[in-house]
Amino acid sequence: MLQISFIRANQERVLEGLKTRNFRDDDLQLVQQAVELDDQRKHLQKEHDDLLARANQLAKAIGELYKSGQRDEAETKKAEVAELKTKTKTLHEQLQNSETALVDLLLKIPNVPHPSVPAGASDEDNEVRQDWTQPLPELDGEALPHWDLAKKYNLIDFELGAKITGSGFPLFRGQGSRLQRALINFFLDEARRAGYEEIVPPLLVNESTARATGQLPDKEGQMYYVEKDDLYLIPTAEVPITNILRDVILEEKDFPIKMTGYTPCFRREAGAYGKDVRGLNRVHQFDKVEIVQATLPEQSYATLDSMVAQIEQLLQKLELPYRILRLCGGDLGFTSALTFDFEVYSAAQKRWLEVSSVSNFETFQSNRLRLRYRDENRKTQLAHTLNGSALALARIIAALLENNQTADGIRIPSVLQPYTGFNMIS
RNA sequence: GGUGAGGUGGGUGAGUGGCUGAAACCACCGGUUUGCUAAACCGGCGUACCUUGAAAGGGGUACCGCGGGUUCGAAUCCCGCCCUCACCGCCA
Repeated sequence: MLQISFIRANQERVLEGLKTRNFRDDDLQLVQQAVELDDQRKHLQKEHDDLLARANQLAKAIGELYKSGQRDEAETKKAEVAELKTKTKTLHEQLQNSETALVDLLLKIPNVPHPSVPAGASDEDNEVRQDWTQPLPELDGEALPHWDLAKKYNLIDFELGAKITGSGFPLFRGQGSRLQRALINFFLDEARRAGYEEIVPPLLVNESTARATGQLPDKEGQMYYVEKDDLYLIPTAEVPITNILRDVILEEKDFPIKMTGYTPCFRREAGAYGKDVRGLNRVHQFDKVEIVQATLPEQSYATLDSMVAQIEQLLQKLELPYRILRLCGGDLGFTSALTFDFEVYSAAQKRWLEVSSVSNFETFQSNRLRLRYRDENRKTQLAHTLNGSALALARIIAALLENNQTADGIRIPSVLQPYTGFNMIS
């Protein structure tokens, strides 16, 4: 959520941002409406506070009058307070309605894209940076997609997952399980070496938490919900880890905050269909190591670059063909100012699979989190937050299996071998 | 799941109807003193919103877990909820 004060001061920029995101003309009026609602809110607040101030004065006076025995005088003033109170009550309701209306409106206004975000309507318009310099791997006719490889080597059992839970809940076994565990440990170790504190967070979160990182109300339908206890299963470790910083005021010297965590991620993926959902391409439960940072505003873009570099390194070490996309306005997430997606090439499927997304949210997230710091004048300012996957496992496994298949089995990248304890799946 | 105790500022903790946005102490920041450090002493030290001001600053409102209520007036009384701790039950 953008701050209304920011919108007031930067109306043109916000409008430009909406255009970059292909908002329609009638949506552009949101900005004007927000300012008007805020005017109304301020006006009501002034009126409301003035009445309360008067009532407070009277209450004090009544106390004095009682002490000095002037009962009649006190009774007169009591009547006056009662009148004020009625008015205040009405105003209070109006004020609350006005505040709610303003927040509802602000929730519809997305983050302002960074100037480098290309205009564009859909993922077709993303700016692609091809980082894999060698020719993309070509597999011969025998090459199998990962779901067939998983069956051939008994690594993943989709049917058993479906039996136990339902489709989209794969069951890993044997060398498949060990590969999974190896990747998690490898990613966590790399993050730790890069200076991130490792966190093991809760996997279910309450409503306040889901709200603070923006899963509610935007993505309510995407989360599994435990009605009995009013808890949500996390769709990403970003949610609990970022909420560590909710309602926190930091000092400048505390930055940067760097945290990482491995968690399973649960997503309902309502509406997904077709070839996208085959095998590990799109599942309801997958594992991911997430990296989260909070920085001073002036450092956040340098930090974003460093996060991109770190993720890039992971893919290089895994020897996977990858490319980096700068998301265009139409594809950019609602809360992000700038996002880079990482995709790895799946040789058997002959398509790119998204394995990471790194974003700078600037103050959009910290505003809802109320994550602040004291600047040199001791004034509180919103910090910037960033996060990224480093990395999402399911699709990495898909790509590893497919790209590294040989007649003798599936080759394990050397960097992973100390973690797996084997160099070949056979 | 049951019973009991409790939730006050960064921390400890006082406060049972007006003099309390909140004592005291600790921590922290600034200063005095001082070979250095320490000690001592003095001062400062919450957040959000509204308003005024060029700014520094001034004025107002709200906040003592959250939400309601009683009252002229609530941290303090009442109701509901949440959370923490202890014990019992169950249990990896």
